[in-house]
Amino acid sequence: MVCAHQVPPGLPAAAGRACLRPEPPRPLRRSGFLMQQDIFAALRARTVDALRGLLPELPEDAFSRVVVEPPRDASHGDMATNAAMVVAKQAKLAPPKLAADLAAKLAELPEVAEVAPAGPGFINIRLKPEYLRAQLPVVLAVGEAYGDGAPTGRKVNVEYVSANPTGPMHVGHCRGAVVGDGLANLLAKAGHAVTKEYYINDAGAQVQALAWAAWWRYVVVAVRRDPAAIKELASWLGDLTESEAWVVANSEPDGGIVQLVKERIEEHFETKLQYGGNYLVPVGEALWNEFGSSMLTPNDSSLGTIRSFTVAAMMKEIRADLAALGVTHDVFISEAEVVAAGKLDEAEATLNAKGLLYRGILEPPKGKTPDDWEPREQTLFRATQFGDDTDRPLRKSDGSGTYFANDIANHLHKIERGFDELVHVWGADHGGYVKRMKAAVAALSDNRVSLDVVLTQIVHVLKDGQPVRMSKRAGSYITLADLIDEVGRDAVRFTMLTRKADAQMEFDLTKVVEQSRDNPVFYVQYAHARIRSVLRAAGEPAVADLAGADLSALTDSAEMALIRRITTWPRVVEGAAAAREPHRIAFYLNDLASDFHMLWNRGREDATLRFIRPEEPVATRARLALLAATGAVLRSGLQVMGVTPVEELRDERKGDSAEPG
RNA sequence: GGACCCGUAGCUCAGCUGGAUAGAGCGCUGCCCUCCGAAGGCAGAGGUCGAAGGUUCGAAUCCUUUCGGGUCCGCCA
Repeated sequence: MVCAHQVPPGLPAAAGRACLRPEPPRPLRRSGFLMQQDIFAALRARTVDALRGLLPELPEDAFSRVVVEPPRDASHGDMATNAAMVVAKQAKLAPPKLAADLAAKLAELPEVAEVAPAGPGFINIRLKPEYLRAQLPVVLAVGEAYGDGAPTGRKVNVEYVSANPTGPMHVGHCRGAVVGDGLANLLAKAGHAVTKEYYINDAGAQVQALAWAAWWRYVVVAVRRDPAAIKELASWLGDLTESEAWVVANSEPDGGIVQLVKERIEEHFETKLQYGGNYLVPVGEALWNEFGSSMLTPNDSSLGTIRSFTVAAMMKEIRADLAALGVTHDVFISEAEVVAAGKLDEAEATLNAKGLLYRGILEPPKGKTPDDWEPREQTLFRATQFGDDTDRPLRKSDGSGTYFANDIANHLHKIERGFDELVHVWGADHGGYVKRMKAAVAALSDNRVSLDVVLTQIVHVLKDGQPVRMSKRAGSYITLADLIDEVGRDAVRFTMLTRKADAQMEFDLTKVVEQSRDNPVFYVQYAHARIRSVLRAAGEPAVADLAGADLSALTDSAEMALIRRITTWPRVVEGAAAAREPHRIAFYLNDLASDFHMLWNRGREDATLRFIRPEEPVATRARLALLAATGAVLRSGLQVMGVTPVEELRDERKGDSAEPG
């Protein structure tokens, strides 16, 4: 599931190993250094060890705030730590004094070249270049598995998309799909056992309305295919006015009776027939082919059949759309089945046993009172005990379950399946729903299971800087399939992850296919293509061979900068996963690509820095090792994002030169 | 009335859960192709981090207040 991309042809087969769930990173020794994936974590451990030696009387938790990170300003060195500052108070020492002592200790470490206390108690660390270079074989050894966290043993359920099965997916769903899939991949890479889940809302009134709409499409087909259908429909219509009777009596196929049926359905719902889109036309056909004229007089049972038939048809389309996006869920959960399995009753009994349910009347919402407000007694859940603003209804006044109640059932089901963490990706319009759901999960699991909700903001689709209207009524409705057709799957996925989820974003159909620096999709792909180009030109050296290369020729500042960037990948993964922010991966890849392009251009200015120099085989081999490692990290990140790394860029700008401007 | 999210360069956005002189792209100015992909790169200019208080060694980041923008607020999901 995390292996959405293919191993590019031409890469050694060994690179494909990343698609297996990697083994926990095992320290190995090479070049005299202990090899670990995250050198920042390694140095942090060293730092805390040193602190313990200096301050044996301090409790272990005194060190919890110690951070070893890349300094903002590269001139300060390779790493910086706040260690002296964060423990100084508890140690009753002045930070600069402690920093000086700690610095002396750190200077003895084999990895470290130079240590300098600075400012209010920072310690800047300069690593030995050979230690940094020694990370390249680590990367080459594990390939795209570089950055994988050690297995955490945590079972995490990520639920996303969950579009109502009432029509094809549109761009609004797309962001949630991409963010959810990227987040799930990210959490898996960080070491969690992830289940990707889709919750099918197939139990509500909207689905019922969908069934009626599908039935109407079926009627249209029936009248055309079977002359006797009109008579049977007339009996379903019941009491007819004189003019209606005339319409029925004189109805031709496609004639007025179809409209009469529509009006009657709309009366039934006191609204317009929903889901008027053409996508239900094939469903009407299929219903006719499947059931013939037997559905002409709908009742609860036959309508139930139509409903599940229609939902199945919609889900088939949705799954096809998701597949086109490269999104695959492990589990599809049906709301109706969860309820049918008794989870709603079970959840209610559980909450009741905890004394968290009562009969009561809610206050009307202030400021904006609905016209038809009346106080009504309902079954309420004490959400306020878990941080919500008000208690929440579980049952409607007619006794049936609210959506919230069904969702509680769904979450109980998840908890029973043994998940430790639940993660949802919702549209921001569901933001008001987060607190009550957290409250419910806390109540049902006695605070054992956490619920995190990532909200995604609206996407404004633009073309050439002009907004594209997405009104169903106007018919210019952009489906997900249209979007993928227009700009391609990789562009959709990457672009959707170049913004924090909870920030509105503009998606310009023109820009995301533009091949230039300001299109990060292209920029990162370009870096990968260039790397592959060099490796092809160098005759595809084996990764295992490069891993054994003498790297001492890598001395240029641009080469070292690229190595440093590579070494931060594990902590980027860890941080992004902890924050539930997959967009950080996109930004990291952009930075990594930038470091690479910079190095590339150094070779243009200074021929001695070119990657392939036949007269210097040792330096060439070292540089190819650096490139192979960079490529592996690029692929590692693209894999999380679900974007295919390309071998080469095709020139798709054909015709551009013919156009003026 | 209340809840949640967002205010950072002219524009679009990052800012690694409290660190040092706040960053990137676009746009603007000036440079770099005898070359493994110039579809790139370098340099310059551009900021009271919406505002005001507070917490502490230290705040764009945390707290309070306030001003703008968005989303939502009992029987829709």
